[in-house]
Amino acid sequence: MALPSTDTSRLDNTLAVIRTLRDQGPVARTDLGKLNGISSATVTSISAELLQQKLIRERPPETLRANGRGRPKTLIELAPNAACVVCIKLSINEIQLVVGDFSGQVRHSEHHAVPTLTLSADDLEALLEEKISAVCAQQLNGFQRLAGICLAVQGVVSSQSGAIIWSPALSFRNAPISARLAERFHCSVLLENDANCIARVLATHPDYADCPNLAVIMLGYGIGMSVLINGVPFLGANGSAAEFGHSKYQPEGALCACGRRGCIEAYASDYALYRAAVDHLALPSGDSAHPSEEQMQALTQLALQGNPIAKRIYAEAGRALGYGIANVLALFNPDLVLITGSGVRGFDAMQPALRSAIDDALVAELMGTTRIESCAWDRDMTCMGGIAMALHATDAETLLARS
Amino acid sequence: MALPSTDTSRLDNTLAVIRTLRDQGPVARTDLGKLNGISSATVTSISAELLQQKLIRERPPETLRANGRGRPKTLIELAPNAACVVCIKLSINEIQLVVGDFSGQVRHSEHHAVPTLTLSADDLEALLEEKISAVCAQQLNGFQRLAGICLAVQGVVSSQSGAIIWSPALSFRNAPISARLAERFHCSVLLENDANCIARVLATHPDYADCPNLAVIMLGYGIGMSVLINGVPFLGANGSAAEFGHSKYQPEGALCACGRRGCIEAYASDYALYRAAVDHLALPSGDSAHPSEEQMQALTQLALQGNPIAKRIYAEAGRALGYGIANVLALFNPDLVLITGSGVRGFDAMQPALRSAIDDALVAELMGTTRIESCAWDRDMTCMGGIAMALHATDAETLLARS
DNA sequence: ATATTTATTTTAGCACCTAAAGTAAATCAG
DNA sequence: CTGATTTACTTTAGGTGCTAAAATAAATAT
Repeated sequence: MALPSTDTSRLDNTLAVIRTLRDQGPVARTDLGKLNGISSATVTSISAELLQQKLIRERPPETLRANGRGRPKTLIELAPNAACVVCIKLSINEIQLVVGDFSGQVRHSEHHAVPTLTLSADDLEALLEEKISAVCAQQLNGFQRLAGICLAVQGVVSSQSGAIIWSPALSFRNAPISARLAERFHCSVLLENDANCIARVLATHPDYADCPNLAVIMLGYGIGMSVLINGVPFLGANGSAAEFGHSKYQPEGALCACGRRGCIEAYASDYALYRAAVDHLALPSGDSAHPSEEQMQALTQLALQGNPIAKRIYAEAGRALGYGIANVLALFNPDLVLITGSGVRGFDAMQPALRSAIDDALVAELMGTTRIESCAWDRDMTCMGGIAMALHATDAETLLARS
Repeated sequence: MALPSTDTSRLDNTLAVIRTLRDQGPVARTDLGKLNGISSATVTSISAELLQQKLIRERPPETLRANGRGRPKTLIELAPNAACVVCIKLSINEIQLVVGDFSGQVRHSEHHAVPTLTLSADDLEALLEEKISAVCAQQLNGFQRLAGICLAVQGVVSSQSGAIIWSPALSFRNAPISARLAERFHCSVLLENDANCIARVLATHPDYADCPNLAVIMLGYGIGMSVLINGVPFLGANGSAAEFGHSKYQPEGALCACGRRGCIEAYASDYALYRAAVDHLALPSGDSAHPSEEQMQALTQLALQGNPIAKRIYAEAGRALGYGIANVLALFNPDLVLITGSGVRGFDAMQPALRSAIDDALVAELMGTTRIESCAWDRDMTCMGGIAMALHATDAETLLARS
């Protein structure tokens, strides 16, 4: 007689079980209960349903045992092939495709050089369709369903509307890409800022587990940021929150790629560092608008070896970054600011000026207990985060699809 | 046999009913159901409980009716005397005490001149105890219980730990005031930043109802801000988030009251405006460290009448404010930035420079659809917000106390 | 072989909620 | 004035979902 659609506790508990299994690997029913604050009777009931839906499976009992007395635990794990997701990272002149399974493991990864800046919105859509189709045809045998796609894009995106508002990798704007891919592949499509994907990965790292309020700054060709508030990415009203790279260091200051002056990015990004150095220092040759990793490493080396011009450039970048971070501390008061991205290669050269700029800018009360650290850069992190986010976003759907 | 403390739906629904009644005044049971997405059967059950606990009462049926056919609605309303809360606003050299009833109405308000900067932490506590006791003795007859106290303080406070970290009104720091008052008055004590109280009031105003992401900037002797994210104040890790006044306009810039240089407050606060003017313009005499309302109005008048020196001072303040707001837009991307506080008196004089500074600082994509508006200042708003927040925080307790 | 220990399942029962049926209290229509 | 209609509220019946406790399962320890 009653269909109380208001009570979401069963769904919540089921999702909690799935996510615990994804984060922790195989876990016994009693432990699932303890970890999620539910009774083992409920876990039995939930796992019976999931087993029947073939979303989980029981581990065969371990032959060699060393667990003391009592009935041994029966470990439960996610069925990896129950579903899969694809993450596409869209960067300047390159796209990366990664396939992840239901348990969160990466099953395939590929890179393609693509002249992204010359593409129209239709070109991009056609390209993505082609690449996703190809990867599906090759990789999806055995998988029961493509649950979702995550597009990780540098720049301003609207997750809500599924449109790329503005990206340095693209010459067009306001492209509603999600809906069209969703229609083509009959699955949900998540559009995410690349920094949010990386923050997601870092936030689950044990070193940073005690930092629910985390700001991750990505240094590279441009400068991006993701702010996690209680562990979830802060998006703002239109998805353009946390645009640290275009917050201000100096009114009327250096020219930024965005067209305005004085942005942090105009001092501390790769193109800004290279621009300040190119006329004064001997660096490997290449496209001066998009400095290569080799050129940037050479510049960093000069600074670390004591070249006064290079040192001055990195000190100014560190100072700009420091003042920018001071604003982040005053406005967001996070537990931790993590600096990463390919540009961390120059972090040591910037650090002294960065720290003294923060001290100049803020009184101790506003610094609070916030730590400021750097963290090694791994170019695969973006897609790992995208896979995790796509799975998280589609778990409820996957559950429904099997019921 | 079972005591499932996990299911909070009854409590949630009961609180939703109480809050709807507080926000909307008398409402009928059917409408409570529709407004909160629950069935009228559930509302009947909840209201029967609340009636028995004497937290609500039925309105006597209206004699003159004009509602068309059908059984007339029986309106339910909160019992105003079921509980009361006290809000104390602590500003420089003044405290205000306000008593609010369970329905959210203000029942009493008083101001006291107090040399706050000369007080020790113990003095402050003794003073608050005395004033609250006095107001309780006078005003609390008829009320069934003092449900809570809200302390609205300018500066950095930690709601979590109940300590005033740092306030321009006080000369001491890190004072754990909440716990001691809670013990003395046997009720919960909420410590809030004054800007958060004001933002709470503005957010419920119908003009701003469609702005779940709202930044409220308070101009006055100092400069504060509150950022609401999905309607709730953003506090950060230690409660020192949204310190807009000490975000940076210009490295090595003007000296701020905090001791550092280049803060927005050092350009656009009352003391900064007065400081820039005092040697060049004839203004009413008074304490130059704490300019009076009269002095500030005279200065604003000069700027609006076209005095070139005053105009230049307000233009520079507007420019600093504009660059600061540009950072707020880039980092928070709110739906609306509202500028208020006693300092809005000078908003018209600052506005042209403010708007052109924002245009200089940000590309259109980052401005997004954010509106920037000012809003009239009412010195009683802080305590209205404090009353609302204290009631909200104590509803669950009040419910328990009567069960 | 039996006791003990721990894991999982089954059972019994409670606290919710909702839809539908029942009751109450008006207005409208002749 | 009386019955039909309309709307508000209450009661009833039944379902979901959880938990504690009891029962069962499967080991180790003695």
